[in-house]
Amino acid sequence: MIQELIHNYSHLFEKELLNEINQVGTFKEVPEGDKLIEIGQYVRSMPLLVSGAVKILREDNDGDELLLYFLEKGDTCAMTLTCCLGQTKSEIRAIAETDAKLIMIPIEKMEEWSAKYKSWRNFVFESYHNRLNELLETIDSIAFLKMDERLLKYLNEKARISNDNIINSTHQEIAYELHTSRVVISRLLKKLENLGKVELHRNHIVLK
Amino acid sequence: MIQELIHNYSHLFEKELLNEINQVGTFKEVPEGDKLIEIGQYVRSMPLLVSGAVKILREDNDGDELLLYFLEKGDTCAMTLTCCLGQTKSEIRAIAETDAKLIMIPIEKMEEWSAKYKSWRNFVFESYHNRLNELLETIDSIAFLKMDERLLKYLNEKARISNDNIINSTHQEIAYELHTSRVVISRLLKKLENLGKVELHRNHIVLK
DNA sequence: TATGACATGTAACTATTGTTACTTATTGCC
DNA sequence: GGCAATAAGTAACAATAGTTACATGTCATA
Repeated sequence: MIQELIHNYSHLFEKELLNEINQVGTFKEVPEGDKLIEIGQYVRSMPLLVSGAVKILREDNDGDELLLYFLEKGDTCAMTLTCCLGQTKSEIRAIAETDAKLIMIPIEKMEEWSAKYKSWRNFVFESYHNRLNELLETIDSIAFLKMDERLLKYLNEKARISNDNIINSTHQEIAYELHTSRVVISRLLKKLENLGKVELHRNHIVLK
Repeated sequence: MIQELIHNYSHLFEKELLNEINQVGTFKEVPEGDKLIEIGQYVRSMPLLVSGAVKILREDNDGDELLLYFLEKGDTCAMTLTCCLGQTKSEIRAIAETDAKLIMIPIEKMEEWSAKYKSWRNFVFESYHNRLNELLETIDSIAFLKMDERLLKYLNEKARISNDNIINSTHQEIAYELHTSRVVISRLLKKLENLGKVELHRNHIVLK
């Protein structure tokens, strides 16, 4: 684990903290699609993302979903942070967007390290900051953009996350994440195709 | 200032920290409507809200607004926290919703107290937690509710905040905060009145 | 290759929200 | 009182998004 840790976090944490993480953290590999956190669940360890991407989802009363944002290498889940500290239930669902590697930190360490390491405090604060800003971005999209703009933004984000301009999603899957219907997505995608912005295929979309 | 401080924060902070706050904090009274923080502005002190309410707003590219949430007694602005720490610009606007009393803490103390006082760390973490949850609530409203439901929720929130079932807003003002048009609000309010849920008057609305 | 499951295309319609335009109060102020 | 500014009511229409229904295409596999 130590090499993954050093590669991704050595610029953030001092040596001593890296050693502690290496001692108490557990390494975890998860395949794409695996559920990391479920809504209503108590969280007992905090994930540091080493590689891959994780999507964070919110659910409405009918059980339908909405994508909030993606976590990437070097990120951690701010929701988890507070769940750990406050012993409250998760408000969100986390699913591996791609195959991912994580280091899981036991929650007992959170408080200890916050007192002991300035770099850890800064990391936690910065995580919160980033997550708040991501939620603001999400709010901007939902409140200020029309569905076709949201769709295009979503496709770009997916492409960026997977580092590939081919998006392996069905229209139905996209509709779920944007909290709309498959027909709406098909319609707007067709429009985007006519505008020359995408190329539509069965099970995948090419961003141009 | 010390009595306001003790009254609102003595259950959160230890005596020593309360003393420090009393020494370095400055007391501030702001009238309703006063702007506390502007978008793009650097923030040099952190507010602890002692009484009254503050509304937090987001702006779109056309300069139109959207209400994110309200801060109340005992709250602090999580956005400000990170702005202080990271020396980044504010992403939001803060305006006194009612007359309000604040204690302003110089940002230099943030880091110091985070190392020194567990209660301060917990306060900061909890603030982040609350703000994240409030943003999630906001997202739920925007993404999952129809405008009439959002309107009713907004009116209830306003009534709760001011502790008064009379809401002193014009349709135009409500429209701004919900990021829609005056005509839409007038239409929906009239519907709510026909359903017996509100009473409409010039410049104010009575929640029933 | 026949079949069923899944993915997509599309028409037709409804519902919701946004826009424009105009009217009718209400209020403060000269 | 007369006037201007502001607030609110409402009709008519446009734009966007959601829904239903059905047709067609693709693919794995029995």
